[in-house]
Formats: sequence, C-alpha cells, structure tokens
Amino acid sequence: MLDKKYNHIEVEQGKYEKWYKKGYFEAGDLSKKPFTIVIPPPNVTGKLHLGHAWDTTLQDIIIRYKRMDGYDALWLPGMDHAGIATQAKVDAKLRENGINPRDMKREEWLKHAWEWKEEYAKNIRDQWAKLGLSLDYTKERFTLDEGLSYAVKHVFVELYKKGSIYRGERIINWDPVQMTALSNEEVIYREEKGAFYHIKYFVENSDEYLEVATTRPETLFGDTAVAVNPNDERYKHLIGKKVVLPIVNKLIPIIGDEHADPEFGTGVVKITPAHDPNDFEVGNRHNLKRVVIMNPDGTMNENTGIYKGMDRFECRQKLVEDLKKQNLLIKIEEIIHSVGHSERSDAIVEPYLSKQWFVKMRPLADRVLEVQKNKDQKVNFVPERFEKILKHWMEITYDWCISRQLWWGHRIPAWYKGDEIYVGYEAPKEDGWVQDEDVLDTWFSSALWPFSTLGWPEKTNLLKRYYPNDVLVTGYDIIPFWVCRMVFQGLEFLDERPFRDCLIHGLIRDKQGRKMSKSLGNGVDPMEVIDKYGADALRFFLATNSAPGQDLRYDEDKVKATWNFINKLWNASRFVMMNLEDYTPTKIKVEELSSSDKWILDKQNKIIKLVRKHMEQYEFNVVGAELYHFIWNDFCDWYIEFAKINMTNQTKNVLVYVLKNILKMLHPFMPFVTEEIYQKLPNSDESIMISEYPKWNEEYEFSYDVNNINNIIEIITKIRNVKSETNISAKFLLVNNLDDNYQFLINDNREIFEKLLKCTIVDEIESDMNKIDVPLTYGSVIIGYKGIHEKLDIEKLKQEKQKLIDSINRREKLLANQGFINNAPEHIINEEKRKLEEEKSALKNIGEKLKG
RNA sequence: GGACGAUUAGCUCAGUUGGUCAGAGUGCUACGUUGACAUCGUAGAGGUCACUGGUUCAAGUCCAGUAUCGUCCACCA
Repeated sequence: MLDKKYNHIEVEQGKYEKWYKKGYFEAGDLSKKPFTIVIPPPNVTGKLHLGHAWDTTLQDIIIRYKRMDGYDALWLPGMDHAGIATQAKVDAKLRENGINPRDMKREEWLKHAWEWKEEYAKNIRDQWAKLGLSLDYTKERFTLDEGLSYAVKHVFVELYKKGSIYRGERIINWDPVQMTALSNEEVIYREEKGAFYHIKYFVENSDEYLEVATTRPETLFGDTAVAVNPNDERYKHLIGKKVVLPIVNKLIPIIGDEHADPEFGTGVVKITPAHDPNDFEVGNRHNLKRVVIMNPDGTMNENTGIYKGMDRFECRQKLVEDLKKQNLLIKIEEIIHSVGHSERSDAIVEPYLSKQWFVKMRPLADRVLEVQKNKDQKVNFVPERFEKILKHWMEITYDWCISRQLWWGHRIPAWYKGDEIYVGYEAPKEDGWVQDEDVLDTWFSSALWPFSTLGWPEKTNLLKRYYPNDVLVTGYDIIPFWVCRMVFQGLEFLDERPFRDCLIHGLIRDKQGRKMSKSLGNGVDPMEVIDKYGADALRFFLATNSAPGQDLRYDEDKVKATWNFINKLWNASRFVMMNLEDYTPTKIKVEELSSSDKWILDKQNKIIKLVRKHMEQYEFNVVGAELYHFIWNDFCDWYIEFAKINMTNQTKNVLVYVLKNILKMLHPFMPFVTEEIYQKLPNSDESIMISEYPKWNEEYEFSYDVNNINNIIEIITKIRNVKSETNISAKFLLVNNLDDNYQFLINDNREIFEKLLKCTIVDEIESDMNKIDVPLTYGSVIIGYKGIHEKLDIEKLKQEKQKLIDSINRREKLLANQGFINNAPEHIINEEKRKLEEEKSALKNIGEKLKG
C-alpha cells in the first residue's frame, strides 16, 4: 500500500542504480530497429544548469519512449574538454593555490587538467543520475580520449591533404588574457562608451593636415598608410603624397581605396594592416607593410618607442596626452560603440596579425546548402524555421580559425623544420622537426561527435548501426557553433547527414524573463529543485511548459503545481490498490463491462493514439496537457467516482489496466514515480522501463456507452450548476420525468445520480415542493426541493438572456447567408444549426425563469 | 541596417492544415472535510486574441503595414 502522501525523496531513492545495474540503459539488441541520440557533451567546467536539465530531459523522454516502443534505443553519453573554458578554470584554481600556471611545464600542467576533468566528470555523472537519464554508460566518450583524438587527427590530415586546411597570417581575434586566438563566434560584442579621437596627420612639407578619427589611437604605431576614397573630391589631389605619422614622425603614403567611406566620419582612414581586418585587406591591395605593435599579452612592443612595455590602454591614455601636448589632437568625441569581448575571459579582444591554421569553409558550406535542398537527405529542423539559421551561416561563412594557443586540447598534428611543414599522424622520423605548440578549437572535435563517438574513422559495427543518428536535441543558441559544423563534417567525411531530425529548444529564463546568467546571479540549480520537488516534477515541468522552439520561464510555482499533479496520480493509485484486496486478475471481458468501464477504455484508447502522434512530433507540451486532463478529469474526477459505485472484478481489471497505461505513458516524463507505483500493481513486468508502450486497441471503441456516460456527466454537471447558483444546500430530489428522453438513463443509473448528486430520485414531485427545470441538450430534467432557496439573480439572468439573443441573431444571419451554406462543410453547418436550437431552448427556459 | 521570435484571462503560457477554439495551470470568489487525495472536491467570475487595413461565406489563425519587447547577425576607421 502507498503512503497517504507522495514523497519524492523516498520514491527516487535507489531506482537509478537498480536500472543501471540491470543494464536497462544499454543498447545493442540486434533483433530490434536501432534508434540513436548522442548527448550534446557538457563541458567539464562545472555543474549542469537548468538548461542542461531541460535539454537532457527532452532526450531522455524520446529515448525512453522509443525503448518502450520496441526500438534498440541508444543514448550515448559523453563530455567535452572545452578548451578555453576549462583551461581558464584550471589556471584560476592553480593561481588560488599560489601557483603561476605559466611557470609550469606543459606536461605538468596537463596532469592538473586531467585531475580537474576526472573530478568534474564525476559530478556531471552524479547529476545525470539524479535527473534519471537513461544513458548507455558502456559507450561513454570524452572529446580528448584516444579514439576521438585519432578521429581529430584523421580529419585534420585529410582536410590538409585536400587543401581545405591551410596555415596563414591573418587578422584574428586575440584574447590578451588567455593569450590565444579566438574564432569569431567566441567574441561577444557589447555596446560600450568609447571615444573617437580626432588626430592631425600633417601632409609632408605642408601646413595642410588630414583629420583622422580613430577609436584605438594606440594602433597608430602600426599605421602604414592613410586612405581616402579615390572619388572623394576633398582629398583626391592628395593621393600619392605622404603624411607624417604623429609622434613617430615617419612618412607614410596617402592612398586611394574604396574602403574609405566619404560619408563616414572625416572620410579619412588610417590603415593599420596588422591590427584591423579591413586594413589588412587594404594593405594587401596596396602592398603595405604589416607592423605588429603589441605583444601577445596586450602590452606595447619594441615598435612603439618609449611606449614599449605599457599596457595597451595605459598607452592609449599616455599617447592622447602627448598628442594634446603637441597640438595634434583636434577633439575627443564620445561615442557608444560595440566592443568585442572574449566569451571566456571577458577581455577586450584585440584584432591581431598572427600565423594561424584555417579551414577553408566555402566548399564545405556549399555542400550543406546543396543537401538541404533534398528532402530525403537534409537535416529536418523542428520547428522548421531554425533551418534558416543553418542556411544563413552557411551562406555568410568565412574561413574558420582553428588553432588556439592553449595547452588543453588536441595538439595540431603539424611539425616544422625551418620553412618546411609536415602534417601527419606521427612526428617525422628524422631529427629537427618541432611540433606546433598550438591545439585545435574545441568545436573542431565537437563537430565530429555524432560519428567519432561511434568509433569512426574505423568502420565499426556501432558506426554502421547507429549512424546517422535519429535526432539531435539542442538549444537554438548553439546552432552556429555546433550544429552547422556537425552537418558539414558529417557530409564531408561520412557522405551523409549526421542526424535525421534536429529538435531545437529555447533558453531558460528567470521569472522576470531575463536570461539566466552567472553575472546576474539568477541561475537556478536543478539539483536544488530536485531536492525540493523531485526529478519527476522538474522533468515534467521542463518538458511540458513551452511550445517547441520557444523560451521557457522558470517558475517555481509551476514545479510545485506539477508536484501536486504527481500527488494526485499517487492518490488515485492508492485508491486503486486499496480496492485490490479481493481482486482476481483476469483478462478484460468486454461483455461483462459496465458503461463507465467502456467509457474510460474508449477515452484512453483515443488518448493513446493522440499521445503517440504528438510524441512522434516531439510536441511534449501537448502530450503533457492531454495526459494531465485525462488523468485528473476523466480518470480521477469521473471514472474513479463511477467505480466506487460499481466495484466489480471487471472494474478492478479496468482500473489496473488503465492505471498501468497511464503510468507507461507518463514514464518517459516522470520515470521514478511511475516505476514505484507500477511495481506495486499486480502482474507487472520487471520494470516499467522495459515494458511495452500502450497501443491503440480496436476492441476498445465503444461509441454507444461513451454517449451514455457523456449524457450522465452532462446531467450531473448541469444539476450541480443550478444547485450551486440557487444555493440549494439541503437534500433535494431528482424527479424522474417519465415523458423525457432521459428517463431510461436516470432509471438505469439511479445509484450514480443519487451518490454523485447527493439526492434522492423519485417518480413524482410532491405537492409541497418547488421545482426547477434544468435544460439539457436533448430535453430537460426536473429537480424538486422543499423550503426556500436564494432568489435567482434577476440581473444575471437578464444579461444571459441578452447574450443569447445576440448569439441567436448572429447565428440566424449566418445560416441565412448563401455564401456560408454553399461553401462551408456540412458538419460545420449542422453544428451551427444544433447550437441555434440549443440556444433557442435555453432562451425559452430563461424566459420562464424570469416570469417565475 | 538585416533576420527571426513574442504580444491571447490578474500572472505564466497552449492554441497543428482558416470553421467544437477562445483554452490550461496558477491566482481570485462562494460552498463543501463520514475513507484515494484539503498538496482536495463542486461551482463561479475574467479576454474587442497589441493596433490598422486587406483576402474570405468565415480570421488569434492567412497577407500587408504600425507599435512595443526580446534574440541573433552585420557595421561601427
């Protein structure tokens, strides 16, 4: 027997370990059709947040559903080494302990990083367990493990051979704190206060000067030209002459280039090819020298004279003062502009000339765009609109900077000897080759995740069976970084999309609608929610409270409401079990069932069909609403009440059968409590996890009985309604009106009416009684009562009457409209007619009430 | 500047291809505790579906435009 109250802590205790030990999470039954999801690998940098809980819950729901529905369901777990993020954390930890990570040898530092990884990986696994995720740990992978590292090397070598990977000097986004290059996606732009410094660049041997405006004056040390638009009448005559570079007093040319926009600022641009991507291009067009003026840590280098060694911002300040002194500064114009920050260190990113490795994107991206045109080969986004993000990125794509000046990651498989480069799996045999110090961008390995985890590039059985994956689940914020890259790498190396469907969800926001973030401190720890309300409540809340692709506001009250729902389920189950003492389980015999038994079987049958349909479409909010309504309103409010009155052995069969199906349909959403209850019901399988998902059953369609019960429900509801409105609190009579359509129904179900309405049924009204006629769809019933009741609210009745008159007029007009009659489908027209009749009858009734 | 999303009951959100679609949860009001559940039951109140046009017999639903909020991208010498 169950306790009176649902206790999520007791219920969730120990179940996960049992499932795990029994091997239920493991895929590999070759007799079944495979179904695959690989988890988006969380970073080994910390705790899982609510977003992870949401993302993984959705996946667990899909995988548990498919497993119960007869698939060999593989959900492959794993984690991401998360290069910059993890390195930053490990460094911070070392510094806390008074160790400067830069003083360490690479090997020594890596030891610390691996220790960190082990610790955090364990935390993450513990959190997965608390969430109840049915992951196949026998196939768990890590982006830096041996197999995946080999896959990474293979991809690098192959792309290099094809000429799709090259090494070159480019302007990249440089993080002076982490001292590494960043990809464009790792730069976050924020609107900030800044200034335009207007500086005089005097024309050689002249009093004339050009007014140059810049936000980064300190870069002038790297200026190798000043550009004006060749069509700009103001400056045309100066092209080919030279200006004096302020402070440095060096001569640099004035060039004509389209890059200079006459409309913008002064129309004059200083050109710093080593510190600005546009200037780099201009420099290439005009064969300008590239002068790097900073060190990797953001201090000024030997090309800046007396400013050498200053931090870039200190230098800026000093330089501006000096310009002012020399009367070279015209003005400082305060502006708001967007400034790039490193996603991880938050340092202001410096565009910086540096030698890096790149992936040539155009051919890879074109392949994606091509495949997305073919409906059998494309990745199907759910909701569809997110495909646009993929396409957009593949259209605007630029070459991908993949080298990072870090230690934590896959070391680039390239060796140098003088000007020679060797790219391969192993170091060349001869002496003198030195391996590239850098590692690859984390996303370079994540991009291979759907197949590297299955053993690729080896032609493993796993790969053959589980690639392509069936669905990938992730947030829309990660489409550019990850989804895009998996798609082009999958197409490039496996010649096939990495996954058939891509289910996209939104972001979690706080109750005020703000993004959850560390800086706001508004993050919610899913583990705390689980402690308070249970994983089942959290999961159901996460999965059912938003439409696909929409953001989700975290609202504790809703989690609480979900807990209440589970408690309701718990108590309904408790009721069922209380009635099973003298129960003999048998097969359900249709011929022995009552109308209400058939009614609930029919209802459930329809729900099963609906739930399956929406499960397939990943519309979990709809599934949640359907199940909620079915359980609370149909099963608890009506069927259990009917069952109390007529508790036959067959009814017990039905109670158990329906409850088990309810539990099975809820199981993917709330695995723990459904298992707990299921185990306590007679003739259950070893675990609900491996039981069969409910199927629609053609034997359980009972339209006649459904009608009957629906009529009974209507009578009861409408009488309750009148009773409540008129405040008849004493016992009253339901008169069985012999002339009425409902006569037999009432006669046959006397006990139901008497119990649920707390009334007595009589055949004739007593002479000293008042009576009220209760209108129903196909007639009416009469209730009689002794004594007085509160007067009917005349004002309210009048309002209702007016509403009815308006509605009747509207409907009559509609039905008189030839266009409507000709065009609308028949069932709509009939429905309108029916409603019209109903309203007319109700109007008549109100008229009588008002008279009385 | 471009793209996308949101705008529906006090609050948080659902509303598939136009017609049982104006809904749910929560909150609020009234009544109700003799065995599944007061973390409950029964009943009730509430919304010109942001605004303006258009298409249609028929528009939260489709089209065009406007407003507000949010997100992403691009630009920013």
